[in-house]
Amino acid sequence: MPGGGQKRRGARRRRGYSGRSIRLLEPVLLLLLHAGASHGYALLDQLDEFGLGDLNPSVVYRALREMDEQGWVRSVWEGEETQGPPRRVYELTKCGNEMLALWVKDLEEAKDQIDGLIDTYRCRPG
Amino acid sequence: MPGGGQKRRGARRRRGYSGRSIRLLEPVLLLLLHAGASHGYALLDQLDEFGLGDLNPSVVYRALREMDEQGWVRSVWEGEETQGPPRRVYELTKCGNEMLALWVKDLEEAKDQIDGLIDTYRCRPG
DNA sequence: ACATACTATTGTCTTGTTGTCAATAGTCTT
DNA sequence: AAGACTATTGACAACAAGACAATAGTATGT
Repeated sequence: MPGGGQKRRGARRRRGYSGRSIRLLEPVLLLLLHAGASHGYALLDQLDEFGLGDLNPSVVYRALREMDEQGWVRSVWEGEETQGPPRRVYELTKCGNEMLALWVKDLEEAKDQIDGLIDTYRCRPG
Repeated sequence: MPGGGQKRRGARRRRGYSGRSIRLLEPVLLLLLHAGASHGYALLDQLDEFGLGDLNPSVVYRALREMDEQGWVRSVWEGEETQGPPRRVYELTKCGNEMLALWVKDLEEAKDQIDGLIDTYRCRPG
């Protein structure tokens, strides 16, 4: 083997998930809330604009609750003016805002990664 | 709710995984093999160039075996000239080539999606 | 007033992907 | 012959994601 020895031993990644995959749901939710507080059912519809249409509601609600637990968003039960059951309104926190910035940075890296791959492919396709 | 009614009912996605996440391992492996036949251990090192360094070997080997089962690659045991145990050499199939093309198309869409997100963010950051 | 439809959220179960770790095994160096 | 490096495979556990059902409030039509 030409140059560069192996050292892979002991890389130590976070458990369970995601060696290199790019989730979009969370950043998109943060982004939508970045534009103003909103509730799950409305967000559900807006996801469509970012190519995240037909996503199961429970997935979105769960993500919101988890983001709440993480402290990226804060939620309050909306008062009266609803036609239907009470809604939980989410609002971005300072921490969530910082998280969004980090995520955008991460997505830019991911984009570069994808670009690299595509470029390499374009050199000798088919 | 202004415009657009709900119709989410009955979207029917593939089971188990990945509503919208972007895996890079498989396309990168296909791309590397697209440049010429190779074996797992060598590919493992080349992954680094695409930002997929420190990935557990078994993950890569498993991906290769699965791609073999899918028919995207074909493998043969390499003859003599190895310093170490015999190596399984993978080669891209026609089907794998088509798969790669599809994947590149998919990645381009994903890139656009990311671009959209980043653009929206850039309009009103911080 | 009651049934139905729509709005809205939560909980649970199953499945499959992913990472870790251990086992196997061949060759080269000392 | 021991140890280091090359190379691949197998089994297991954790966990995340999707499907689906349950709950529940309001509005509308009859």
